[in-house]
Amino acid sequence: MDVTIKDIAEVAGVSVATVSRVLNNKDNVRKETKDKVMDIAKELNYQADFNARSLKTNKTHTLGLIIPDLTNPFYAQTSSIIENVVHDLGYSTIICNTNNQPKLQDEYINILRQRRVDGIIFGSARIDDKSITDLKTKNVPYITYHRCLKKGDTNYITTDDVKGIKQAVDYLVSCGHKKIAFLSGPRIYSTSIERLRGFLQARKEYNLDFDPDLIRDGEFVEEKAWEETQNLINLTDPPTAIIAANDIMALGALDCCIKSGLSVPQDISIIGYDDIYISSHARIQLTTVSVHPEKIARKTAELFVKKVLTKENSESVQLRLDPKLIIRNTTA
Amino acid sequence: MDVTIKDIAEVAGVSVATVSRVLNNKDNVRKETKDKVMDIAKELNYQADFNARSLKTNKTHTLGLIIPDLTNPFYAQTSSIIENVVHDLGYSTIICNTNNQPKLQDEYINILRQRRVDGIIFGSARIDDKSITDLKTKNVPYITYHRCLKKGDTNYITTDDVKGIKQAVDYLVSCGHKKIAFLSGPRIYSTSIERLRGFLQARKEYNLDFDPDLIRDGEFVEEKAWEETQNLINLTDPPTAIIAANDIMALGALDCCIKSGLSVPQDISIIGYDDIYISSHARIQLTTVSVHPEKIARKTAELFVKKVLTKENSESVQLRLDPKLIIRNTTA
DNA sequence: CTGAAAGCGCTTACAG
DNA sequence: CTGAAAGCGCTTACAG
Repeated sequence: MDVTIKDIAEVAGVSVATVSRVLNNKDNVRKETKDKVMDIAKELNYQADFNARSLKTNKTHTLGLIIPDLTNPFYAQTSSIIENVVHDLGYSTIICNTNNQPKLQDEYINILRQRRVDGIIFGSARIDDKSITDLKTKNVPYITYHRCLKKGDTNYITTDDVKGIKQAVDYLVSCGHKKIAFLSGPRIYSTSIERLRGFLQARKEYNLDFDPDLIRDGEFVEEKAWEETQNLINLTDPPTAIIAANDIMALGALDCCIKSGLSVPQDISIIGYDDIYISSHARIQLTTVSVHPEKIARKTAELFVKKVLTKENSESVQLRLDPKLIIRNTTA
Repeated sequence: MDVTIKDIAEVAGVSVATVSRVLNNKDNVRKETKDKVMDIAKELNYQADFNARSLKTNKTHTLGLIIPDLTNPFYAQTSSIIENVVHDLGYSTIICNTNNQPKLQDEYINILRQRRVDGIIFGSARIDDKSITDLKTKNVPYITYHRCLKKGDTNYITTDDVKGIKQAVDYLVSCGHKKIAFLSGPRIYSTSIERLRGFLQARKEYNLDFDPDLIRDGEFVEEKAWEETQNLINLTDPPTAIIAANDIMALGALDCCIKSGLSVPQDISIIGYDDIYISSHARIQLTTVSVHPEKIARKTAELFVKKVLTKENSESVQLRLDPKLIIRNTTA
């Protein structure tokens, strides 16, 4: 059906080897035959079969991108940037949406291996993710961004979350808050763990209220955060401020407070984390800690392709970027 | 490097043909040898090479998904659903983000053809999209969702946007509005054209203010909508309500009104279109016309794979779903 | 500068 | 029920 190099070779009266050479822009071919072949290829509207090529070259120029939830604006934004950047570098990306299910992640990893992708970018890494570390023995290059593995020699680009939460607490304390609640994420992600650690450290440092009821698991999910905020509000001695470990949860907390008749920030302060785009909207104006999604995505894509994927001397990349508190109008 | 069927054949003491048969679960093979081969495949941790397989079968079980902007929550949500649904049906999806650039779309179409995808799903179709209709002569199946081509025998799933805008105007008129502005999208998309047409029809029907200044091109972009809203507000005789042709622009309009000191809906009403998830947030509460993103995405994925991609008798699918006005708190 | 040949990892008639 | 062989569309030493 599709036209092949054999078709071109016939029309041009040369061998397929020669056609292949000009198509791959090798230098050892006469300009005259080169032009002829090129013209014919264009005329026949030839489209090389990348899969056939991969069979010989062992390179698919395809990357897997595994993320936990494309519906989360943070991952939508970073996925979008990663796709665009690696495209400019000559790679296609197969996107895989795990919906936060480890089983689905394993399934996707297998599929990506069967498709012989040149490497995998993970936004979905758990702290003890054996499926990912196993990749090392199987020789498939990978990098994790945002969420990362426990430690060691794997590639990652993430944010100094302890520092980020510290900034949030600093600010709330400077506003006079003493009873601060914390909405955490699942303890299986580095981001949740680090952010919680940052909170615990800061709480100790400032000698804030130690009430265990103030720390709640919002699971990084808007609805769950909503419920837990409800619980927080209903406490006999409720907090005056809530720090949510991501913006999605902060949005849930905000929604809950408003629907419960509270004014934000007059009655209660709310701080998020990530700085997704909607947080800056005039009707939201969420105070949050920015992890610079665009920068993190761009760096992940570029460094993975340019440093890790280079066959000869694959360098390791390990980066921990500085977060930045962005003060808007949900805090006082 | 990777283990192949040849490796398995050697260990099992059978031919590669037999190995291939059991791996593909053909029936004509003795249970005994079948079990042996399976055991060995598992033991060696065999992962079939999908690309090599495609070379023979002419099926890649890969789909291209071309969308205009993954950062737009509508496309993030629908892409996420499409990816998950086709995955369950045995397909991987290569995602392509055109950033609304026709040139990039053409580039992506070529790449997808070179990768021999089994079909392409377009969320980015322009009304006169020759690159897409050309696909018919090249025998690559496709479907467009949301935005669709001019008409004819191509596959699409979209919404009755004339009806949707009609509902919005009906409601505003019932609230007493007579001077209604309209923020349109680029006239190259069916969605923009239909929504504008719906507005013009309704305006005529109700004999509303015909001032041409009231219709402005927000380009489906939040920032552009922000500027045009500013222009609208500054009119000597400003509108009392704004209909935005998508939620993104409505969000921009809302942001602009608030920052300009107006109260919504007390001073001005705003209606969006699409019903992206953030529109329902307590701080947003955007009145909008829902196109049922989840339903449209699910149907697109299912019908494309089950109807269009079946080799024998590919059926055409053409669907125009009914929209629904969702009244929240940006209108009065 | 060019061609014949081998081979990448599979599948599938054909023959037995 | 199984194997030998051809072939999918390419690339790349090897030889000239």
